[in-house]
Amino acid sequence: MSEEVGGAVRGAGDAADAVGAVGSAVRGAGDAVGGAGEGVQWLSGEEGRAWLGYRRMRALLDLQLTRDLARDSGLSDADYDVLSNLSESAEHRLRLGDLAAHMLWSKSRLSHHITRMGQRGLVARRDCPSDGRGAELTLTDAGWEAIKSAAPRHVDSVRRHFIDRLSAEQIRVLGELTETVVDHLGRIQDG
Amino acid sequence: MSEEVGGAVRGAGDAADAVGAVGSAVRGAGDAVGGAGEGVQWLSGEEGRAWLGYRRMRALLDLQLTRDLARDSGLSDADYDVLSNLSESAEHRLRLGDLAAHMLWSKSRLSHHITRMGQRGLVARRDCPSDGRGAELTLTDAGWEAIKSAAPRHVDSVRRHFIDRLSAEQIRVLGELTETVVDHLGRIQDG
DNA sequence: CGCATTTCGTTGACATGTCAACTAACAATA
DNA sequence: TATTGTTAGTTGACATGTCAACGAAATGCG
Repeated sequence: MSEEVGGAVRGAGDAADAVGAVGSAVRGAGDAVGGAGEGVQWLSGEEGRAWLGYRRMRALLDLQLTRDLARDSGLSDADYDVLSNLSESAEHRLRLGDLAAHMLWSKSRLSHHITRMGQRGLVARRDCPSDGRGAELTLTDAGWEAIKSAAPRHVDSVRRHFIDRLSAEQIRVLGELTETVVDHLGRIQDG
Repeated sequence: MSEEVGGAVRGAGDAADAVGAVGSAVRGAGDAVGGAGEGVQWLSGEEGRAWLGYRRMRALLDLQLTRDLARDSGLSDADYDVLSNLSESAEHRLRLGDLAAHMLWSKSRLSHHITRMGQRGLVARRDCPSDGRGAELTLTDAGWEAIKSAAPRHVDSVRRHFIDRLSAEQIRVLGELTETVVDHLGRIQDG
């Protein structure tokens, strides 16, 4: 018997195969693993299916949406998120720190990224009136046109490849489930 | 009324606010957007909740699991996936192209990455016996020890932050739902 | 006020991923 | 076999993200 971690290979041709092994080594062969693997609660069949499915969906969906967005609008995901958040903010302007926190980006990442977006004319930095250290990011006219044109196509893409594939019940459960996990992870950051 | 894309801001303090606006500009204010936005089917309340929730969970979960994995095992997600797939393959060896395709990575990315992992002694390249152009990747002893020790801790982390937060029903629906989307996206690649 | 501490954002060095050009070997065919 | 096209993988240039060090301004407190 060949050694393996998280083997638990199920019959060929079943759903697990279609899902593939991205993010594997989480479904265990019980006590097949010696040493450090003792007493580990590997994922069960349904759990493994959900976890691997999530991982694979995530990878495939990312590739597809990124491809669509670049082709349709010439924007990266990161570009889109920055423009989208700016477009939804009051007066199309945001403090850098607030934007970074909201997007879960480091300040450094945001700073580098908006430098590049600034060179393309999509956004502009401004000194912050209320805080001498700070800076605000604003949407340029070109940035506004870009997000206004990109958003409908992006929603189409999200619908075609994701939302419209799901039943109302699946969407309801997904919303409920993600909220639960987001709440949990949010508490970790704080506490 | 200030211009915005995908506004549809709902009452402050409700679930949408907790989720935040990562990946926004998908819930529309109907005909509030002029020009290119006409006739777009923006996401409904439940749809927006699911989509934004998915986006935010994805971001937070990624941060947490990456942090845990680095702290507990000194590996990146990419390292873990490579080692995991190798450990599950017959004789701990895989053709580079096969591995890249399975992980949905470019060959280039894999080539660069295993060069770095090779320098750390986790994997080794070999000439492929059956194809003179090809190469195989193999797990070194150190790589085997690394994944054997990392896997249980990683499963713990996945359980703590994700799987164990969900009900059996939520897990069932998630597995079903991701399989649907994966099937759809798989057909796109081929067709 | 004067001084230490914290916060805001930038910067440069480095790690990682992408893209296109490239070499070598296989495959198909005349 | 010689030619042509295809496939496997590598490489270097460049784009992007991370990390720690930094300067400047705000804040806290004697």
